[in-house]
Amino acid sequence: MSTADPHWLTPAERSAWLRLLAVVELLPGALDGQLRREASFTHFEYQTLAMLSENPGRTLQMSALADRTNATLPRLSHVITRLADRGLVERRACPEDGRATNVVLTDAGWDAVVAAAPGHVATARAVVVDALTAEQIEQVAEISEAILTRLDPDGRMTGQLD
Amino acid sequence: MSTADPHWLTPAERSAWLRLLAVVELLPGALDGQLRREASFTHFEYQTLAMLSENPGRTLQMSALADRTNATLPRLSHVITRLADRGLVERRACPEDGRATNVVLTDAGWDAVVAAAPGHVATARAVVVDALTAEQIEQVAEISEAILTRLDPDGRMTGQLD
DNA sequence: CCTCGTTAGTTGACTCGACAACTATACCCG
DNA sequence: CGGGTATAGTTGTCGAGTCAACTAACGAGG
Repeated sequence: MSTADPHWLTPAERSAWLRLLAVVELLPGALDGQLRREASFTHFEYQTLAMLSENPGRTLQMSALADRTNATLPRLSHVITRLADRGLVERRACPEDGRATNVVLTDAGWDAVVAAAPGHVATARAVVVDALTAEQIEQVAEISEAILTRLDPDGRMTGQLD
Repeated sequence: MSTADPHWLTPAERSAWLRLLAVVELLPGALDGQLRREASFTHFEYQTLAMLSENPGRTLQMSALADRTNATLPRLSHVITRLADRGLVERRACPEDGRATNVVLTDAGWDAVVAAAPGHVATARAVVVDALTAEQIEQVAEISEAILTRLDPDGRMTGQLD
């Protein structure tokens, strides 16, 4: 046949694939739900604040923050606008580069992350970490790494993961 | 301390968790992008049509279809409306239960899935399946299964996965 | 056989993310 | 040092998902 034969998934591959899709479909909702109920922000907002809180000076340039949160710049820009409206972060001009914007976590923002963190960690444990063996945790890291290499060949996101 | 000590993630757990979050964040976009470019529908629309196409009679009740696509009923209802507007599916009253709605894949819908399938499978391979060893595929299935048990304790979604 | 609670599905308002177009600064090169 | 290109970010519009409110039909109990 002229158009290449599409090399369908084997039953084992298909089963793994469908389950992975289910996880990818359901996990964000679960994380969002818990944080929304208990801390009134989305998982993405939490992750943004958390990455800032872990960085020296509680400051990060937009593009660096985008990398650490796996986000596009437009998306992050919108989110930062909302967080700034709520007084949790501030935009500052970057002294070294006039094009860049630095984002700083405010004291209120720090307090909000600190308050939300225990509940979030508990959810991460309840849904994923404590459901797996130590061996499986290691497998998750390796498998995710392999997939990320394909999803993000330039390794923009994966560089900072300690 | 009175509020339970939050039992932070170990470095290994944290690393695995962050990588998994990155996958969960990036994978949907990659799948959506490919299907949108090559077949002009979203991954969720594709999955909806695919599940219908694999069922005898190319028909499924709304709630059964929602389970198979890991979706809420409102979400599915909106999507079915759009797909019906494009002539890819039809809504039919269910004879046995007046409350229920059956969704039927039209011939045009069938043609659309058949046309989109090879490209989609190729993407699934490029991004996930071919990036992993057979052993890792098996691990994905087991790990996902364990997580789904926590995400969806009633097993609504996971029952139908062959 | 009528009422109450439950299940199935739809609809509308609101929020969030994607994409594209745009602005502004920095860097390179002749 | 003037012009062109690449980089950093912002903004507007539009499509898609969530939640809550609603309608309609089934089914169990008195």
